[in-house]
Amino acid sequence: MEGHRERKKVRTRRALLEAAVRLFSERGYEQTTVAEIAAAADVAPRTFFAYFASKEDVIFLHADDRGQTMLDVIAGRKPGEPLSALLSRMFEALVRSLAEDDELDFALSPLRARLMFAEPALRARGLTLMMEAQPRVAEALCEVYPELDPVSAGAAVGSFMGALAVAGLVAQQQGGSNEDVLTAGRRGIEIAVNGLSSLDGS
Amino acid sequence: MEGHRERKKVRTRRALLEAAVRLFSERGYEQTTVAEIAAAADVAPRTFFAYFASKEDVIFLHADDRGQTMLDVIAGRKPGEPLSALLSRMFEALVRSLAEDDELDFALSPLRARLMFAEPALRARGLTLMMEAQPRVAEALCEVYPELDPVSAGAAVGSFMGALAVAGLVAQQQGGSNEDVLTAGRRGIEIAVNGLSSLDGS
DNA sequence: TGCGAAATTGCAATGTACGTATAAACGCAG
DNA sequence: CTGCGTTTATACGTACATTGCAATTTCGCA
Repeated sequence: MEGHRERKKVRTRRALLEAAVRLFSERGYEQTTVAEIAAAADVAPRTFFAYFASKEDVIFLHADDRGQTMLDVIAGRKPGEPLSALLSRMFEALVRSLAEDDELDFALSPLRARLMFAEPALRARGLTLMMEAQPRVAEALCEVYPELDPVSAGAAVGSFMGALAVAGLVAQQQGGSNEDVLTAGRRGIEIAVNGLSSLDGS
Repeated sequence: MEGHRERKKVRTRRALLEAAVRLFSERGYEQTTVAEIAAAADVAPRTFFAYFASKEDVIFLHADDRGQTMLDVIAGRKPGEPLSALLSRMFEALVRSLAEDDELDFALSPLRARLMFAEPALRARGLTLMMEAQPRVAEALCEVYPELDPVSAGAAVGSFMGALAVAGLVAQQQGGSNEDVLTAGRRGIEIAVNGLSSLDGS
């Protein structure tokens, strides 16, 4: 990890990352071109693609990590731990991994999180990634809960993630802060765990 | 609605639609260019965008209808009908509306459905559209269930749709028939209604 | 210092999407 | 049936993301 070369690479990566998030926040995602990001980071436009596979990748670079976080929590099921408890633990682990996140970043994680919810193109990408991850998560669940059939596991994961996501989305669209979104996510999980019938006592 | 003009427009639209679905099926979505679709329909490339806002729109033209179906079911809440019952009714209405679908199309609905599942780009788009519709559905729920707060409504919709979608997706990925997918969807709803804690009794 | 590997860059090409202006087709009144 | 206004189709041009390829620069190290 030593060497001028490595340090320079890291610096360039950070410069691109910072420039991108700043520009996205200032003028919006669609209104920012890769050329502008490169210019702000003082590299050639072509170089951007040496660091990020696409414009979206600047934001979703760590998406895999969060999937891995979920798989890790599942693999670490405590003896006899019920499904609902495990999933709640999974949510907290996700929040924690989101809060840390930064390896290359610094104070721009909150900005990034806001962008993910606020920009339609990025939101779409995030939801898609989430969806694609769910069958894998369901499969992992099946392994630690042998009595669970695949379809039920999928339903459980989908119900959990869907409640979480849409509750958060609604909170965000109502102008809530990041904290509000988080609280909404917890509320969503609570409802998913207790079941929609728990809302019937209208 | 009479006139040479209108008929020609409809014919061109169908020609583009048919050409697009056929080419997508033959060579794949990404491997087909708008220029090729236009050529196959014997119009200028630019004309394609006079009929469809984007390449994806060829496939997702009726996406709005299904959202409307959901809103209609909600608006028609029977007196005192509990949330969980309404949502179950919504699912059946969705299945029905999916089976009908065609207005401008003809026998290409099955092809279109297959493409939506098979092509990653289109699958992503479909999931995204579903997600984007959910806040509106949640809002509609709030109107007929005044005691429901927006976040809880969002959680309910998300839990419902998520369970449905992922259960179906898992069934589909396991090579299930359309019938199997449908059954899985029903199972997903059941789990969402009863809550994830109902799976705890492992 | 100088060689080889790695990083950076420039250039061209492809493809989606959109704006604009021009030409063609149409419907209708006179 | 002829000319006019409207709608449609088309050609041309632009912006931008993305990729391949080749030239070039920079770096690490002998």
